[in-house]
Amino acid sequence: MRFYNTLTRRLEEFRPIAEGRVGLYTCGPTVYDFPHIGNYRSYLFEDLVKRFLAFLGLRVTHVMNITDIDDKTIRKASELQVPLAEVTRKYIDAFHADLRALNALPADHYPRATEHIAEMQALIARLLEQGFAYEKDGSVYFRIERFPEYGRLANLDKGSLKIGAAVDADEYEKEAVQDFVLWKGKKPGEPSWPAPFGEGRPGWHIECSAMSMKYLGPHFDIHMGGVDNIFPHHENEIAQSQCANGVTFVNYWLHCQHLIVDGQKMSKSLGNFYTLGDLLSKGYAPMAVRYLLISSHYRKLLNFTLEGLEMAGQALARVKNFAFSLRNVEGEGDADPELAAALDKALAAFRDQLADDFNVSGALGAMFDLIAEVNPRLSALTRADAAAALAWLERINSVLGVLEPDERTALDAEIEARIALREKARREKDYARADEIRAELRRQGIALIDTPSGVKWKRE
RNA sequence: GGCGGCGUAGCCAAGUGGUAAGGCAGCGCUCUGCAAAAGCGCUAUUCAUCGGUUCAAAUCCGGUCGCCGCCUCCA
Repeated sequence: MRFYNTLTRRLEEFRPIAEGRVGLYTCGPTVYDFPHIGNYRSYLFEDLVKRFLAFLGLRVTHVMNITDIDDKTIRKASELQVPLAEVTRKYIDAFHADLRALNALPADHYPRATEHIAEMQALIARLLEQGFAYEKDGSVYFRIERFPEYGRLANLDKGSLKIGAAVDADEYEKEAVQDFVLWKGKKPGEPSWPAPFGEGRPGWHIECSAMSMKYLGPHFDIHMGGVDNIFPHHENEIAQSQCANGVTFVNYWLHCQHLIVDGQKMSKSLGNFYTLGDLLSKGYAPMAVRYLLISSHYRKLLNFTLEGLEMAGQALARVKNFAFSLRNVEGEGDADPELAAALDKALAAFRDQLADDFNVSGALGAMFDLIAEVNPRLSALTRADAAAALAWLERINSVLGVLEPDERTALDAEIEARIALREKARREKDYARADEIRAELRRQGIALIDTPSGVKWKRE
């Protein structure tokens, strides 16, 4: 498989450092508020990459950090007059709940910044010892002059970095304006930790260097994040990590493009700012959100609209209907080798599309082609055929993650009873009564499908 | 000022040299008590635009128009 490496600005064949294994680090949330759907575009793309690596038989170790100490979390806690941990706990829980709703597979580790202060301090101490960092008025800064490769990831020339806006109240005494803070000296009213270089708290960038190193080692395979992370965050991570360890930090950098909403950058003032909760409360299904967010190419701007979300829901319904039809196949007999061959071919096409820089649109095309090929033959399929096709769909869905298991619950008996009543009404040609029962069930999210072999039902 | 991206049917979206995938929506028909689902058929001589290279271009090169991102906290 190959994909676009931000570092080299080229499509590259992926070769893991260790045969059959992948170390994956993805920048997680800063937990000061509910994440918005733009955040989830990135997280779901990361989930797709992870699922596809697993699909190819690779064993992935996935680390996603949680930034629970920074300017914004501190500000929020101070505004609400509650302890920092209370604020971060709330949004960490919300984040995990959203990820579950969106069917993202959990990471192996979710390290929190506040639980890795010692590791960050040790890293800063090493940078100080080697002269890559310096102390100034209780804070510690990284000296970018000491890292000639600085700017390579972002394709920026060190000398041409626009200066001025970067100077904020925190960072007044730096040797060079472009130098970035590793450790912020204590300020009144802010959480702080004692350190050899003075009491204070970590800067943002050092967190990811320290935690990725701890869980994945000094050199690992893939680092992901949103495009906004390229500069300065990831650039700074490279500088810190490579200067401290003297080895290449990451082999492949993968960045997900942002989404816009109704053609404009999402912002609260424009009223086009959505959290997952906003969409669910409007009645949209989380799987439709997932489908939409993963369905277009990750390096292209995605224009999110409610109309697009509805279309995604409809497209997904086509896949669900296919699965539904397969589950209701009742033909007896042997499996058709031609069908098996078609399934193999379609799966290979699906895989090839994803292996080419994660072309999800192309992969979906391969899936729908197969569905269109099998649908006309549904009535001629045997149970063995249907089982093969369902196994195929399950394999596809192990990557896409857009289908939920067909859940049958205790309510089933009641539903079956209602259906029996409707059947009785139909036999008596009391269609008004029959339609009334169907409409009632519909309101409960149960759709009825009359087929030659009886009534089938499903949840919508 | 520097770096970079995008413009394909009503909508979404693949395709980066060999003659326009796929999805949604729409229309007609089949099936059905009616629906739903499914099926069949129809729906871009054309890829912002102008010019060039080539036997061949949506794909390569150049110009023009339009839209957007980053260089600063941000997925």
